[in-house]
Amino acid sequence: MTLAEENYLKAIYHLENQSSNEVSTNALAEEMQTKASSVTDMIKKLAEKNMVSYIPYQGVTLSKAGRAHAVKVVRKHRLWEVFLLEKLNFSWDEVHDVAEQLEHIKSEKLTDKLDEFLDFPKVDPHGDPIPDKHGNFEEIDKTSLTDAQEGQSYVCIGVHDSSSDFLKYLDANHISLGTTIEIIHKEPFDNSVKIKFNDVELVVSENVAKNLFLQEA
Amino acid sequence: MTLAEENYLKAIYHLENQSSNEVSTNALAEEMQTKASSVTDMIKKLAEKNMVSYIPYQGVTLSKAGRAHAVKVVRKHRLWEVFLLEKLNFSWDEVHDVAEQLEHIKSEKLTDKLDEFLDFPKVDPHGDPIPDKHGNFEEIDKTSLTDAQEGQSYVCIGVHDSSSDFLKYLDANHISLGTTIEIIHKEPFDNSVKIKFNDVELVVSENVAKNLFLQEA
DNA sequence: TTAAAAGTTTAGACAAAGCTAAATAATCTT
DNA sequence: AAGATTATTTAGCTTTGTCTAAACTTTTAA
Repeated sequence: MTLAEENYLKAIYHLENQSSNEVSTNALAEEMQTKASSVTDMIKKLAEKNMVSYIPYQGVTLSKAGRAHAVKVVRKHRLWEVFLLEKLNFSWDEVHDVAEQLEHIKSEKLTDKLDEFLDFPKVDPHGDPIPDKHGNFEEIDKTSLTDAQEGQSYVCIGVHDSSSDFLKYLDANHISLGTTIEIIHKEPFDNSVKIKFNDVELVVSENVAKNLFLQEA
Repeated sequence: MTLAEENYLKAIYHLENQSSNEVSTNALAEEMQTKASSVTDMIKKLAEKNMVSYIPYQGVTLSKAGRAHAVKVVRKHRLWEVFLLEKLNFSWDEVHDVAEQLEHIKSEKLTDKLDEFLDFPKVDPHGDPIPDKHGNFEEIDKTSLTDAQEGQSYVCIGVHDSSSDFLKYLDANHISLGTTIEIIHKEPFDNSVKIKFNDVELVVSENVAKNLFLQEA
């Protein structure tokens, strides 16, 4: 698997998890920041290698082998994120880009030793689960802040958008994973939400609310 | 700098350090395990980018910028080797191949944080010096075992050949960096050397002797 | 000091991964 | 159910890094 192939597998994997349908050429092109024609070419190559099954005009789905490979890349990505944050003191908005490079290092021994060195972490700095050596992981039960109930308390357990901008926004407002928040008011007009944590009240936009994952406290 | 370009710079750097002349196309091809014609093509590209100076038929030398870049790659390689050995418990014959991949990760922050995490090591697991953030390092004063004097004692401080086979040979014979050895006898017939360390005597071939670096004890 | 050998470069191809423009299929609209 | 729109694929080209075979320099040695 080349670097480009691995990135496609990862992108297909992410899109499959988001909508459970076949992944369309255009959706993949959007995700990969490339052109639909390039996607078609690559999909054909991946189909040749039995990493995806592909019917022209009908989209693409990962094969067993393709999904297994994608999960390995995801495992590496998330382990490196933990390493960067916990051992090298990167901030959580900085880890993603470097992990994008490190996830392609080929050495099963390295991955497993790193896992051990980090004490077998279960989630990465954005709250996403880390597959174990065999590709198994627990899907985390999460509610978006938009779906939270007024009056109820929750713990922040993850983010949907792990862009640097969003994470910096959370940092600036002192929200991190583990923070307990209470839903004070949901404003129907603009879907903003007033929350309270550490005795401070804060109104967050719908956009922020959509991207923050919670678990009932 | 692409991955291939970086590997060429590194190879030129190593060859320059070995013989101080211009690096010939064939020598580079040998080092890179490729064909002379491929080397010519790449050299031209590196010359375009002012990373090397190149006169056809006369070989190639690194420019300031080229050398600086090569040193950065070497720094990363050696830091990762220390990480793999000290933090992840790789053995010294396993670190090289993985470091070959890790040395191309682009993030100055990562490199410098890693350096700090490892407590600014001065040498890698094979005794080679690690350049600091600014590219500076001390050349280590080393004698090959072939040049050692009978009756004299030395400390092992490095290896020339860091192939897995050679390092496994040393491991099997309990020779590691820091081991103090005494030269018992140099055999002129085949240039083998009888050494003694930890109260054990051992005869090593010329090939081994050439690849073991010492410092007077 | 010239011919052979050795070393190097050029010319022309190829595979990977991308692009644009054109063609084709699927879907939506009325 | 046909035309329009949207989605997808194909065709042909580009760049990077490699290769083989042929041509050309440089060195060596008679």
